[in-house]
Amino acid sequence: MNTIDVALICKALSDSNRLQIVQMLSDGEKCGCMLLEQFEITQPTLSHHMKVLCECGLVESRKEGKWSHYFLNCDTLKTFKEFIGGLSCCKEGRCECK
Amino acid sequence: MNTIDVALICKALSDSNRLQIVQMLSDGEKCGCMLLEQFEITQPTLSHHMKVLCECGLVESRKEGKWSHYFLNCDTLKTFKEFIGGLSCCKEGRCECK
DNA sequence: ACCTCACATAGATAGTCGTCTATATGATCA
DNA sequence: TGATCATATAGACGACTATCTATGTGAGGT
Repeated sequence: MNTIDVALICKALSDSNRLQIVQMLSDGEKCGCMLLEQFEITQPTLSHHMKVLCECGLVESRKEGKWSHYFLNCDTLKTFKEFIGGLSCCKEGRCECK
Repeated sequence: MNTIDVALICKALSDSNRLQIVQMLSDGEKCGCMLLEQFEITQPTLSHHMKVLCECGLVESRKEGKWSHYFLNCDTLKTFKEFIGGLSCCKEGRCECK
């Protein structure tokens, strides 16, 4: 995963609605209509947000009858977490943040 | 740190130039003129990016004569890393990504 | 005093983003 | 078949963003 991919994920998470969606998916798979209930946005707006989250690779969807179920992509999340986790605030070891 | 603060940091990292700057600062404090050399952008554009990074709390600056030195804020970085690290792709334990 | 260097600010511009309304698609059910 | 529900797509609009050129500021050096 290069810098551009990570920046794309960060852009997807830069909207607080989308960040909350990811937090909810972190608790387990959710269907679109359930997500919609939690936010004061219209259905097309949610659909747009889910598209952005899917396009950066962080979220995947699964169709089941009328419903779309969304869940986090393990591989992408893992790589992203490793990238962010690899940042440190000081060059040497002995750093609280690492 | 609430969702809005995290989203603000993600927005700051959503530009690949800024993400690369943070990566460079992860290797240690840098002055503005040294950062500028690494990118094909003008000085005012770099100044704008540094302002965005400082305003979200991820970067701090220190004046020394003519130079501005930039470095990562340990507390903010630590909290941000904890937030991202706390995301998981499946509800139960036994998850490779956690 | 003057010039130079590092950086910040102002203002402009083209492009992107989040949101909406309106409408289409596609599955389920009576 | 026709109605309903979940979701996607199209198009519009106001707000914001990344970038630039031009200019201001303030510290050092000659």
